[in-house]
Amino acid sequence: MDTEQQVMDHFEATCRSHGLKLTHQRLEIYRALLQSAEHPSAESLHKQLETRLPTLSLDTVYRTLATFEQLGLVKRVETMSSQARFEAKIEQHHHFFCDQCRQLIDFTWHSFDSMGLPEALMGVGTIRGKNVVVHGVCNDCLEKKKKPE
Amino acid sequence: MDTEQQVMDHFEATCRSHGLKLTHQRLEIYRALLQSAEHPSAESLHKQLETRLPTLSLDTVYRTLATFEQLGLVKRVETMSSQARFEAKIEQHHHFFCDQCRQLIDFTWHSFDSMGLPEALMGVGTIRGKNVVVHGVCNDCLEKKKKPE
DNA sequence: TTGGCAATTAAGAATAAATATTAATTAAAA
DNA sequence: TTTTAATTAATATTTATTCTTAATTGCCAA
Ligand SMILES: [Mn+2]
Ligand SMILES: [Mn+2]
Ligand SMILES: [Zn+2]
Ligand SMILES: [Zn+2]
Repeated sequence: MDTEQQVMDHFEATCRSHGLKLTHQRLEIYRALLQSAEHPSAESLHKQLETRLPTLSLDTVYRTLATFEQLGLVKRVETMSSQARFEAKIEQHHHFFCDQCRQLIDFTWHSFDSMGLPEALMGVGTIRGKNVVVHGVCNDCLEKKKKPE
Repeated sequence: MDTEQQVMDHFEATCRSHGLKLTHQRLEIYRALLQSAEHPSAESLHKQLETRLPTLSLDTVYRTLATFEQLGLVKRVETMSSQARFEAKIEQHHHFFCDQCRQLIDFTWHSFDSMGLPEALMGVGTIRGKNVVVHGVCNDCLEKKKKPE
């Protein structure tokens, strides 16, 4: 359990160690995200911040979030691209998503399926389904990296 | 394990029972999705089908997939909206996603986290993370439905 | 403390996915 | 054959995201 100050120190240190300038925009965007529990979109962060930073551009929010993501300072809560993808396989199953080629590989996991949900979820609402998304780099992509061409 | 024929029969029965006409386009789109393991996008389905159905419009593919989704004939492989969302909470945790208000609620699930991955996944590639997405309708939305206004 | 300059940002244009609108055409089902 | 739902085509709109360019700014070194 880190204090607010420690988290900000770590933020600063991470930026510095990657040669990133500590701009007002970066600080405010990170702080806003830290204080939020609602997993905001770039748009909504921008909207929220524009009273404090009236000149902040939406592009900067997107760019900054992408930078932070690379540094591991923030996470993108998304399992895949923005393009919706479909399947006719309607039996319960899960997906491995290759971060590189965006390929989806099905897998089944019966011991997960039959597992009860954690108490943490009791009382959030009606549950309609649960799914696992495992992500990483698929074999095809690993091969390609080894011998390029 | 259903045979191809049984699956198509179920498709036909589902369409019929909802008063939907069994059009050439619907059949082809469903068949293409059935035979594909790559979780195609609407765009790529359209591209794939346009040799066989040169007049098929992209609009029809989108419309048809949406219809099929409502009937439970196909699934949209997506855990959330197409809008990316972010968080600064980088500790391992999972999400409850409200299908109605798109709210995300964090939860932790240590017994899942410490669980090994299923054998089905051995050999797919390098694994970088695993996450659960539980979806349903949150309490706020359930309340609103009870007493609208 | 003050330039100098690369990094960063702002502003707006561009792109891409998805959806909507309309009217004309096609084809499934009774 | 007739009715009616569905599809098409053409066009427009919306929304998310990225690109381009020029101006600005953080930071380092003099
Ligand atoms: Mn699948
Ligand atoms: Mn979260
Ligand atoms: Zn891959
Ligand atoms: Zn809700």
